[in-house]
Amino acid sequence: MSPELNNTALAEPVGCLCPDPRAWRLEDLPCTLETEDESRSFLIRQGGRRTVGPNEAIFAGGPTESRCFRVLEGVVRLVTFFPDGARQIVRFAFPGDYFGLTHAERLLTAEAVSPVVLLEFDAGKLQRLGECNPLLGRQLANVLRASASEALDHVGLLGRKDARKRLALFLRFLHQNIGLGDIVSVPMSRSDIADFVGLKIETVSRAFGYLRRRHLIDDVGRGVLRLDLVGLDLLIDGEG
Amino acid sequence: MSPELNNTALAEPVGCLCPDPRAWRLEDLPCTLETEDESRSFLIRQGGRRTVGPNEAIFAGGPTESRCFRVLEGVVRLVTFFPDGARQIVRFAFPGDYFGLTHAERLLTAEAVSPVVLLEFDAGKLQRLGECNPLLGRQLANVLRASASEALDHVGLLGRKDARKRLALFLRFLHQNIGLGDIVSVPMSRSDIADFVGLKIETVSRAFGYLRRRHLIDDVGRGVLRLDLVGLDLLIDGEG
DNA sequence: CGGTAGCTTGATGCGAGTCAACCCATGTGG
DNA sequence: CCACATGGGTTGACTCGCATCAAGCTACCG
Repeated sequence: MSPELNNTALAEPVGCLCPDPRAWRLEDLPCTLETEDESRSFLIRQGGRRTVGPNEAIFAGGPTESRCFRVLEGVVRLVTFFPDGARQIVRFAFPGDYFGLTHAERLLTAEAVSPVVLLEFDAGKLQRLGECNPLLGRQLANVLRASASEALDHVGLLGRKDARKRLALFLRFLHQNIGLGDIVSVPMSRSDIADFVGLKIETVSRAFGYLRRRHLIDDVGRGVLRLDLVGLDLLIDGEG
Repeated sequence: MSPELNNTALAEPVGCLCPDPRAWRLEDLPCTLETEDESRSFLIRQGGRRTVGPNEAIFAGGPTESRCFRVLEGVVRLVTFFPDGARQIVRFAFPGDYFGLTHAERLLTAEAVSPVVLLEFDAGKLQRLGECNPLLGRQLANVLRASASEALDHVGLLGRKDARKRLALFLRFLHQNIGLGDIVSVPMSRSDIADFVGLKIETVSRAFGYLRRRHLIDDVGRGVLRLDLVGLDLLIDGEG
């Protein structure tokens, strides 16, 4: 890939061990890298920090894409555009989430939903790093596992035929990621929600209306909701 | 498929480095384990080979589940049962595929679609093995990545609103996994297909009828189809 | 033979899609 | 300050496609 930088043993493919593995826990990785000059080379651009405005593209997707990211602030959407004109939002990435770790994700398009702050990595380097450092490798594997399980949840959501159940599940999902108590903010547009849950925006809007009427959700400020969590679960699990 | 490799250090749990890492390519793993008495301890039951009849459960799912499998013959379905009575088939596993590698998958129910031959592993041991052997770890990571990308494809399928497109996509998917030339066998029932693509069996049946009438598929033997691949792609990508 | 399970086909209803109008907040220029 | 344009959201009238209910069909097995 890019063999030009081999400042440390970490650039070696296999068999290397980092001097202090505990410094390489994946959660700490960005912070550690920021403060350590020697570690900067792991970031694709020096510093690696990057801010993106709403609806700006982070990458357009394609076989050449080799970057991956961690979200620090804001929300990112990963999108497929079908030849027939349809759009499918495959995943939302929230603060703390990684995206672009798999080749499949790098084929997608990544766009900022809200103002976003990211850390940018070279995917290949990160992978090689994970392979030579067992601890980091385990963390990376956990991230992979988490994203796989999230995709399964998404499948479960799309399997539901009822529009209101889908929206309820989506709100539960959102709450699980950025909820505080029974409050959750909804940073994405109806259009984004629709393309995530497999509905049209009018149907999403009507489903919102239904939930509001039933007081399963209540508006509190712009794009901020109070959820009746047990009520939503009841709706989701109910026969009707 | 009868390698006479002898590496003795393999039974050690953690911190081991195999003398010949190339002997541990994930693809070869089962074969190696079969023939080596010393390696048997990696399999949860001695031998690890297991056959399952159609519609029999392989595991029922739950937090205690710690086994994972590789399919040698046949097809396996991974299923979620929702409290409201609905059923969602999250994934089909074909010969060569692994399942149960992630905790999320181990929460599901695994059932044989057709007569199945499996290899059975202890998930924790396999994971630890991957962590201490870089080459095997990379293979495991690739399996994880593959299953993540397959889940994304599934999301893309379920995002489509048209029943015929969904079925066409499903057949393409099936062909990709067990197709030969333009021939593919369909081992699973309409009910399984329906719960995989998010439709009812009647709708699936009608969609089959439509594809047949258009000669995008043609019956050749029991549960065996000849596909018009370009025609199917045209249908999938078409506006209507 | 009858029995059953899986698949197909038909008639009907319902819910999501579609098309369209409207609201409302924001922004722009005169 | 207002007139106007714009984009996102909501709401209504209507259509269409999938779900539903129901009947028949075929194959396999007793």
